[in-house]
Amino acid sequence: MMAKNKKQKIINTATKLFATQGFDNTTTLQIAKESGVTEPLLYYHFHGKEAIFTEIIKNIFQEYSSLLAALPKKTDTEFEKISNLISLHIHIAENRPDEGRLILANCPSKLKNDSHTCQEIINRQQNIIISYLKECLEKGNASGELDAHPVDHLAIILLCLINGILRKKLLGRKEKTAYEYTAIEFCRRALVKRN
Amino acid sequence: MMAKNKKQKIINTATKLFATQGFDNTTTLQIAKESGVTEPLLYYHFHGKEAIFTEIIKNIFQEYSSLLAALPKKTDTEFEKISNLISLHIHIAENRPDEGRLILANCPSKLKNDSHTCQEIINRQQNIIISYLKECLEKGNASGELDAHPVDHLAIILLCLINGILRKKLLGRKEKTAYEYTAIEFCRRALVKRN
Amino acid sequence: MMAKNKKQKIINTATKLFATQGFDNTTTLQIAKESGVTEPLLYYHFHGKEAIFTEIIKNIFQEYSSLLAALPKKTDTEFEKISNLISLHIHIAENRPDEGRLILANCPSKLKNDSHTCQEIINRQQNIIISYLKECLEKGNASGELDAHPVDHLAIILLCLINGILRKKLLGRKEKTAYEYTAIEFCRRALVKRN
Amino acid sequence: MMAKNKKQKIINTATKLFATQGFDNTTTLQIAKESGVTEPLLYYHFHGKEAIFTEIIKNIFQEYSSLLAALPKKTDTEFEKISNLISLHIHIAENRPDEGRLILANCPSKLKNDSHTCQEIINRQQNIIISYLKECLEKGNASGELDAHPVDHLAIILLCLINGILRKKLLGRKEKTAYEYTAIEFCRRALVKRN
DNA sequence: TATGAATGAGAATTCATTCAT
DNA sequence: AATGAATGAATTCTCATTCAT
Repeated sequence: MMAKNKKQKIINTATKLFATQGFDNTTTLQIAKESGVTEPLLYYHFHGKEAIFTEIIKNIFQEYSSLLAALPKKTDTEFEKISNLISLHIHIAENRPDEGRLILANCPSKLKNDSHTCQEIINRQQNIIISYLKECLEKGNASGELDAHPVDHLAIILLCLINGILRKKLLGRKEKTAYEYTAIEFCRRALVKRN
Repeated sequence: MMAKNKKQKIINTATKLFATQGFDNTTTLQIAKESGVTEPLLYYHFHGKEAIFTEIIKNIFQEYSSLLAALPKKTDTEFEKISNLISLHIHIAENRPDEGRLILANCPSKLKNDSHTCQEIINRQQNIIISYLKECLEKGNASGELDAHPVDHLAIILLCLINGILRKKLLGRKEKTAYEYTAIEFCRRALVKRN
Repeated sequence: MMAKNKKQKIINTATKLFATQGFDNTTTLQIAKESGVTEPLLYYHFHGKEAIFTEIIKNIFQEYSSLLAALPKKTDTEFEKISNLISLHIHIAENRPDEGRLILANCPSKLKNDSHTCQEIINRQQNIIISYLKECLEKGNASGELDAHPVDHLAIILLCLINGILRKKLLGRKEKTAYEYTAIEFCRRALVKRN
Repeated sequence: MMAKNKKQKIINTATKLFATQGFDNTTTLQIAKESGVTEPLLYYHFHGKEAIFTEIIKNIFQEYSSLLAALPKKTDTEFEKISNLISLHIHIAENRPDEGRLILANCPSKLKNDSHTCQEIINRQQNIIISYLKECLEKGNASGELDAHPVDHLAIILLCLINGILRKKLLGRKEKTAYEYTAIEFCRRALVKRN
């Protein structure tokens, strides 16, 4: 039906606007107009402006979780898993820039409110990645593939690197250099055991 | 005099508020009240809310530039320079969190406007760091100390890592683990030539 | 049928809501939800929110008229008729509080509009009571039972007393004292001829 | 200054509008326009629409309290005090109709919220009158002037009568008959001891 | 009879900014 | 240098009502 259409249109429009202008700088009227609906319809489909934001965040992280879950469980080396994680994020930054920008642009200030869904979701997500990385590092260390110590520090550092690249790709203007390969080699040299 | 006092008070208050709540979420009334002055005085000292923001940004980068300029020009190794840069940023995150948060919280959305002072300043700054890093890497490569290729990609990657750490330290809740040393070692392993 | 059921449910719900929250403070959505129907059904059964209100008012006064008409025509004394009228109103206040409250809560402001049904109906009703009282007083005076002068003033005063008691019973919080008997004795002393 | 002027003008306008249309039916824009100011000024002087209402209620009851306090403490008879109370209320109804109507029109629905200032103030006031009346009746009974039993029931009944008259005078259309004298005589006959 | 979707009109409130002093 | 008073322009949100089915 039309209904589903319009609700989705609102979400898409709001995502783009929140991403480019920020939550506070985007008015409900603007969302409505650019969605081709009237303002009250926003309130028919959602509880309010905040609710639209929350719904978007939930969607983003649901999708993100699927992508994480779809990463290959079996790989020749543990480092390949790390490499896959980096590639995935670069892929996301390139293919779903709106979603990434939305998080970057809005979550800092939303985070001040501890109980905000945004906060909660982001924390959960970061923990998932940290766990993922720690497992790789530990297994790699155990098998003699890697020489990564201490594991928990390095997991954080890899997370920071990924986030930093994400941020640069998302906020930077028309990044032309493709440093993905270099980034992975950079990590490989730092982590893989020298013989 | 009182005047200087009050103007500075306004800037300090605004910095804290912009950092914690975001620019859009901070009202001129709030700035005035928490500064112990009235709103019209804001307009006596500054051209408007945006002008206060711009002034703060300028101050931040001026200070930041001084810190960069104060980094030792002569070091035993090139890697030491890189290590110094990382340390400096961690130091900034720990000692001037407000300023860092202000940038993180507001610049993404301010960046949509290309001509914004904020944008301009940030770009200039990032270029300075890129140059700094490239110079280190090139010299290190030339002297045989480092094995870093390609230089321009790696400069970006190091910048991303620094930014990622900064972001984590600024937005994370009471970070207890001190992974500074590990971060530097991580980079050293990745960059320094193996014999 | 279901239909009658639902229409009646709407009226009951609306009565309770208008009584407790006031007409303006009650939304059609609230009426619909608490009636277990959807808003458009309200518009199928009634012309609009005002029409629901008018219907309720009409019902209330129809019922009220029946009660008045059912008062005994033949009594030993004229004062007994007055006493019956007082008792009737106290009975109404105790047994049909919603209806009474609805009038008290909404009619004042509805009265600003002279042509409003509410106004019309209330006026008619008050005139009926005034007539009832005047007849009692006149007959009582004629027969020597009462000593009530001037009749038209006293009719108004008795009406005011009844209204006052009604209002107190309806708006007061859980009235415990039963002053009905005292109220009647009060009037008896004031009206019945002393021998 | 102008300031005091405008704030007072807002209160006066709001009083009239709340009295004639009810709180919910009066918009802030209407108050502003009829006060000759702009809407934001309402919010400069008051916390919001409710705050205007509360302020008005407070003023009304303060004034009302002064009038009550100004009633003669020394009178020839106790009944005279009761008579004075009735006269005072009729006087108020005739000279300050707006204030009275405001209470009648709005308090029923405001009363649903127990904690509302309105509720609190009205209760306090009714208690003052009840006490006043009980004291008169008790003293009169003791001195043999009155024959009023039971005192607490009669106090309530007198209060109801006063309220009923007030309501009639305030809501009725251009009451022409002056039944004040009859009302007092009515009470006198009911209360004063027959010899 | 019944409803999901949709809206025009307007409501309360906020805010950056200015004016008169 | 400083302020109390004031406002134009928005902003989020609500509500009675209607339409298509």
